[in-house]
Amino acid sequence: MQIKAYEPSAIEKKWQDRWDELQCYAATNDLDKEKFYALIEFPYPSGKGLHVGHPRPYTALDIVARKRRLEGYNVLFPMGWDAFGLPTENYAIKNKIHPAEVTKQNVARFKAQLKSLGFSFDWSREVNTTDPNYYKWTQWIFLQLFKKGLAYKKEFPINWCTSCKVGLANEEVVNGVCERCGSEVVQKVKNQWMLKITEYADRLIQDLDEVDYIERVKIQQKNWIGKSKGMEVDFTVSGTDDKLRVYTTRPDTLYGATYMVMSPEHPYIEKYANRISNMAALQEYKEFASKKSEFERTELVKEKTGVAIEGLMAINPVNDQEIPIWISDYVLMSYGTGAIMAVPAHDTRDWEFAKKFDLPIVEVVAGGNVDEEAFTDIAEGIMINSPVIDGLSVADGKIKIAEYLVEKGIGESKTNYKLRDWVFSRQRYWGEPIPMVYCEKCGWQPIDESELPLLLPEVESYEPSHTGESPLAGMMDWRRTTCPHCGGEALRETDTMPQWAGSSWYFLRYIDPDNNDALADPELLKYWLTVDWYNGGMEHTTLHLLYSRFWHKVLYDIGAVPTKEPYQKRTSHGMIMGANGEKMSKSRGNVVNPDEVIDEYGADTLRMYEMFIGDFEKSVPWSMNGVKGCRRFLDKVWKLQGMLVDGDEYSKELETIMHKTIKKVSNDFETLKYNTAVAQMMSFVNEVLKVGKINRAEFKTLLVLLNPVSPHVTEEMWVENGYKGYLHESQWPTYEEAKTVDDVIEMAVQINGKVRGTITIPTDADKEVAKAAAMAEENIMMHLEGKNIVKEIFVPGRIFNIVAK
RNA sequence: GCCGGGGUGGCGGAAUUGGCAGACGCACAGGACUUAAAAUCCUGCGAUCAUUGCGAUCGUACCGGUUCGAUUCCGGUCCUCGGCACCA
Repeated sequence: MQIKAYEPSAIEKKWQDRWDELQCYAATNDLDKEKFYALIEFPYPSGKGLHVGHPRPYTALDIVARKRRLEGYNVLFPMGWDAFGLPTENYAIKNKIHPAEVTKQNVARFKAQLKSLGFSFDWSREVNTTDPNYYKWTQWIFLQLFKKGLAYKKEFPINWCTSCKVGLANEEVVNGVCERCGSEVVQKVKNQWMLKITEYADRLIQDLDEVDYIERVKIQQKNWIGKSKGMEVDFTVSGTDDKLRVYTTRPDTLYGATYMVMSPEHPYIEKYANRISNMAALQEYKEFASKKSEFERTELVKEKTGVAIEGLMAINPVNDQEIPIWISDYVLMSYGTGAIMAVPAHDTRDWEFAKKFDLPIVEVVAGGNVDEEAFTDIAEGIMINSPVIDGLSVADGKIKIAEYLVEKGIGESKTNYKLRDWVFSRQRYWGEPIPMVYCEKCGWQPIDESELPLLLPEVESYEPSHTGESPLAGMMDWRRTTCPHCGGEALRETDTMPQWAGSSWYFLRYIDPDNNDALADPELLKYWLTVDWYNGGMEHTTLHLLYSRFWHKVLYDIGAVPTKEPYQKRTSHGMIMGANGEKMSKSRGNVVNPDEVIDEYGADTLRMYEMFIGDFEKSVPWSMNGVKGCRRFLDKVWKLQGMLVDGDEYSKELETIMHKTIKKVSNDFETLKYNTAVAQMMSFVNEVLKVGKINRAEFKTLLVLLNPVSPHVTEEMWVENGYKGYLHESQWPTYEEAKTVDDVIEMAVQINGKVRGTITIPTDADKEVAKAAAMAEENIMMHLEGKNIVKEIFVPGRIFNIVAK
């Protein structure tokens, strides 16, 4: 039979338009149907357009979404734009175009590119974080946070570029210098909005037990939150009734504390200024420490610095020994109490410090050599030189000393977290205005919810002012308002929200994107939540995931959403690298634009290659030759139309591999093994080519299995070959386990663990059958010659091993 | 330094309740078709030895162990990628 050539350009656009017309991928609010919510991270619409890394996760979840629809689910698979952000703002500054205009252009480009890839997004639910109807609700959530006491103002250092005279995001600080101009970046203190994410630290850890995230994501979240259990212990400041409180996770080593260290910013330095005889030296050190940038601090990790406080001593509460107090920047004011007891024998940092400044080292856990290095092994050591707990293991010592300290009133249990509150202010234009007003009389007041959205005003210049204020600060007309509380004169907040804000709740808005009265309709939230499957980059597993889980929990607490957690399942994809194995970037000249690939090979081929390229969770280098291979496969499938024969049931020759293929593809699509699913379909087609024909039932099943990966070409062949209706309206095929097993297998026969031949036997053959077949093999007999069979191991369907001497 | 992932042909990668290592694809080589090339089709393709045919030895980062049998399990070492990094 003659068939026309496979030309993607002739069919892909046609089907994309047809699907649009039919609205066949729009989720319905049919609340009786079983739902499935698939989510991918919405992109930041940069000016560069899509690169081939974007379609990888999109195709993966598009596959799942398409499969679920064929399985009868009501599927929500939406798309939108995380469009606030710095690159757009910088582009706007440079080219004097309104960032909203830049955003519009970029979105149009991204959307056209995504459409050309044939993703089954429900475009009717598209959201854009910069749309006032969207950020109205971002601002609303902020107001709820404020009302719950979770938003507060605090003096906080920001990164300040000394040359550009602007505040920088952490991402803009590269190796301690400004990413744009290369000048020095210093810390500058500003009054900022903070969100109390720390209040949710425990729940953010605990509720991880209820969700199905890949393990490394859970671990990273836990590490980021950094929960640690220990004790706070009071040391007395010599000659006063005052206590110097420290936090420690090793109360068992209390007898080994030979000095103390306070952070240079510790308030006691000011408090006891009159008793301290070397204030000048301390001040000098404090200045030295504050000048260090984050970068220098980490670079100088090896070399400890510090100054002893003269005139101030502390008393160890368990042995009444008087010990010196030092200041050093290795103790942070922002963690624990800002002061530590130093146990050089059993803490590496304290040990280094003690060695450098010649401070005493007292061993209290036997088992190491504390002259050589700190002994920090908590599993092995035995307590010594510690009257209350001598002879105990470290674990028991900890328990006993804790009881002792509590009883004596000198210590109490305490849990600390590495997690800090979320700095929520940005001194930038292109972000959501923070809906707060400052009144001299009433302090910070939230604006009335009826005034939302608080629109971002037009400004003449988007450049930050040189004082580090946002461009909004100069807009006095906009700033001047009345106090929502007393009605008097007041000024608006001029900082804007960070990019994380809009992306912390966007998955809720997809559920009901046009709602004017609420984030989303409660009924619909109840139906669609939680997100069944969320895939995104590893780079977002700490901040974005944590922030959005935090907001979701707050919304849950105020009854705005029905679930404790936003996402049931979280998976992550690996990056696509350049052909040279390096990260794709303009400067390296190894960027691949998906448009080119589509032009030359078609979207179906690109999608398939993105899946076949390798392990979905790992980074992989791009290869144009690999793309070619996938195109060859689609050509082969296309040619199968020429060997199509009638048949309503699977043929004898292909039945087993057909069932095997359905099983493997079905399972692999669910478990991130898209590469082996494609490989299995390739194997199937290879088998068909060997057989030389394929019947209509088999071809139909192949088209459905392949459809999620390459939707256009399969839909085309479906219709062209007269199958009923559209492929996207059909059903996912089923398989029978019994039919996935071959009747006859090749079994390896080993002698002493080495394969010496194979036998062809029925799959369910027993040992006797196998032995008879094995003994008929020449090579087997040869190897057994002159030997006695000691043992025969027969594993049905797997192996036959003869042990002979 | 700590936490986590990984190390398999020339390349991307398959294979896990321990059972024929290298599926599938790429690259490469030979052949067919062609005036020729591309495309397509067929054959080969871990290494070494043997080669007329059967075959033999080695081989999943390295060393050792358990087992009839180890890419898979256990102990140790090295390398690599990602995250965190003076968090007491």
